[in-house]
Amino acid sequence: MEQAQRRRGAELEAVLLDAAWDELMETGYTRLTMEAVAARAHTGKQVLYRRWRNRAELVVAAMRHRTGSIVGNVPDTGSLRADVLAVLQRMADRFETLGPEVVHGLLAEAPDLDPEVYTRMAGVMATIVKRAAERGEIPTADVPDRVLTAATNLLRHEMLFAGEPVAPSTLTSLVDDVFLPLVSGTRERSE
Amino acid sequence: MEQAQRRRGAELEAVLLDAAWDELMETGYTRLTMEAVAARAHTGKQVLYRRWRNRAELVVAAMRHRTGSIVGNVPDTGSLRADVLAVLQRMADRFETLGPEVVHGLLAEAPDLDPEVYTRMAGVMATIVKRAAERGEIPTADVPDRVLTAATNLLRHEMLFAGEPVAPSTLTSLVDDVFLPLVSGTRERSE
DNA sequence: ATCCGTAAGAGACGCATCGTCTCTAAGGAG
DNA sequence: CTCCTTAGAGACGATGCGTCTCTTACGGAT
Repeated sequence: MEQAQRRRGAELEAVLLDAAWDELMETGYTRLTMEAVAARAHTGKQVLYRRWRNRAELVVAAMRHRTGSIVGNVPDTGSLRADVLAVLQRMADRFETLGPEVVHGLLAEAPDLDPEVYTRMAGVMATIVKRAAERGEIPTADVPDRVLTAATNLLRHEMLFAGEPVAPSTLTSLVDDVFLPLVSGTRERSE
Repeated sequence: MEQAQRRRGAELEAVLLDAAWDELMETGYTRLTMEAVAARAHTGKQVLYRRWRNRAELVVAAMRHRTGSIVGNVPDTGSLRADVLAVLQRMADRFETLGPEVVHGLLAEAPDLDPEVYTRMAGVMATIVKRAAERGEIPTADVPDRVLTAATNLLRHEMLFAGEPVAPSTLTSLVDDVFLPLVSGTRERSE
């Protein structure tokens, strides 16, 4: 017998998500088709459509299944600079495995899904800055959101537009030329 | 007679690009089809494919035809803050007429076309900063590229990710919380 | 242990659109 | 006036979507 037995529940779901992920890595996002994923998982399209309404949802689910929550633990190295660099490095690594094509595709077809991550990133940065202020590294933790998210947003922008993988110097430049000056400068917030 | 005479050359091209633009405004990017554009221009698809290889090229051409060069004249109001705000405002306006769906779609299907604009923006900002330094508004015009492009890149990021039209307060926040502190802070560039 | 309902596995279906190909005839170049 | 390019129109095969249908495995309820 070819097919020993039918898969069900969580077991089946894992197979489907793995198939989607493999297909994503091999063919990219735009050329990923539901039929190819179904075929790779040795099942029918209906099994996919029963769980996810479209390609975008399936792919997002596959990404989550593969790499887990994106904003897991907040780095805490004891140095503000190192903490921020660690966050940026993590973003860059993640982007590296996906590639620009996948991100562009997802942004176009599932624009409502990414903002979530993008918002939560502010929380991570807030924690890092708060710790740095408590250590006395910077004058205050009272930093505008705009500044908190500046480095991560600029990195995201860079990854979306630059055709090439992110250079290590980009990360240090973001921290040293933009982020640190902004949070460490003695700034009175004008009312 | 329905069709008085055949269009040719530049005349025909203009009709095609106008049709593409109208279609873009009405149905958006992803739902824009070559057949619809051809039909609207009262011609066949081959006429389109003879000039542009695909949807992305056609749409980009239509945008250029409609709105001309993107980085035209550099604002020169006499105030650094007002100059930068003017640049950001112009970006926001342009984005407003297109809408996020079009930009996302283009980014996904024609990722090589936008970097051009994105690079030239640095030149505009460099000019503005240079003038401000000559007026004595800021200590030096020797500002890293990273800083020069920070405001425009952050705005672009915002437009891509925020689901909503850009609030006026976003522009002022970018200038007052990020850009001006970066260029006006007395910074020694550490070697 | 048996029954039954849910859902897996498989594929056909209609639809939309792509990009190519074909055909006729218009109209500018010579 | 003739010829050659190409506009205008539509047919075509291929692809993939999302839905529907059908059979049958399996696991929970009795």
